[in-house]
Amino acid sequence: MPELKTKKEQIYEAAARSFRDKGFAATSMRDLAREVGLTASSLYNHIASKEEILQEICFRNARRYLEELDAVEKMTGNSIEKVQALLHLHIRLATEDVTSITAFNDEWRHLSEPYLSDFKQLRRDYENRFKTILREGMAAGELKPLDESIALYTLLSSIRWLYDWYRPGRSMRTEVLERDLVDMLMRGLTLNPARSD
Amino acid sequence: MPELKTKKEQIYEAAARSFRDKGFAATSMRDLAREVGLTASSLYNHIASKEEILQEICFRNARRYLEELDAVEKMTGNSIEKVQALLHLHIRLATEDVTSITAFNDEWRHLSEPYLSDFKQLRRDYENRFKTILREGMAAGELKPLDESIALYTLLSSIRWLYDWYRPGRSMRTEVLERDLVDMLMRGLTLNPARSD
DNA sequence: CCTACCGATCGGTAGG
DNA sequence: CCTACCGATCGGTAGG
Repeated sequence: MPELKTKKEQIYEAAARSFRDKGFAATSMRDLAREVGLTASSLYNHIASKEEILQEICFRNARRYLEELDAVEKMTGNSIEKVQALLHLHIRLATEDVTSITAFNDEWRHLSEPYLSDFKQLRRDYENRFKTILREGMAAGELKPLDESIALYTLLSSIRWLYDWYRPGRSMRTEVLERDLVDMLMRGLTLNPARSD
Repeated sequence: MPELKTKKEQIYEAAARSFRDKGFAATSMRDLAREVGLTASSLYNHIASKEEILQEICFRNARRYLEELDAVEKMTGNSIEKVQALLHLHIRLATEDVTSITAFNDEWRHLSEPYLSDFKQLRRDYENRFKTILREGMAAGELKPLDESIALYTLLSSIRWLYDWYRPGRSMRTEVLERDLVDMLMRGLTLNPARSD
């Protein structure tokens, strides 16, 4: 008799929303319990601690981003197409899944050791592999020769406004958003103006 | 017998650093007191409450950004030059002053009413006036016709990585950083590739 | 500027 | 899954 969403999943989702809206530290277990229809103490039949929720959200998403990066690395195509694919990935995850944002943005800071160091390592791996794609593109003359770090962090953070601005069903269509945003970023990166379609 | 920095200023600066590093909610008055060499209760001889510190930081910086925007609006020059000037302003404030970041990014969320609404109104004013500059540039054929909101938020958030990455005196020179970053962003925005120098 | 202390709330547990 | 409760810590105050 499986339910569509387990209570555990409901707790993770409510937590992710609250972490995004108020931050990890300002989210109390009592508020969280109320949102899923339990008392605070009953939460602990589903999860071990407040931080375990954060750990699960952070590492689940880290794995997800790394898997998608695997796929992009194996893609046939030049660096421009690979960078474009990664931008689409980030935009899609940011608009579709609140948990990804919590992991990628600020809340991972509240992990305790050794999880904090582990997460930072995964993040560094991701960044280095993304930078490699940028570097190869610059070497091949496909991308403008910029400082790799500046280019990478600017791309990644330029998408961050989506998480507190974009809400599904609002005025803007996701396809328009994705096209304009990727187009704008790719133009800043490529040697000659290139449309993304 | 005036000191170089009043205790009040020292408290604001330590608080801004802690708000940036750990967030408003995870910053305790006892930690903050230790950093400025006082007991927690002695802080209250200088400030009225924890939130008053946040209010002061947020509104001081809102005023500052709005004043600089005034100056840019009065500038002679086309829209491209005005947008460039605003990007330089944001980069400079992000790299020079930690308090500006706290205000502009997430921590203003922790303001209580009516301060929260007041702050959001100032922010909305700033964004609308920035959008007007973008709109005029697009109408004049100087900027690529994009959705104004996408363009604005992408520009503003693309700079956000500076606050947890950039530290003065690190490998990269501020001038190189500023040149590459503004160049990359302006290329994404202008009809024809334009160098910023 | 400090000591002593407040009520409230926190994450989490015992026991059923 | 709940009631009852814990020790710790929170922002802040009284009084000197």
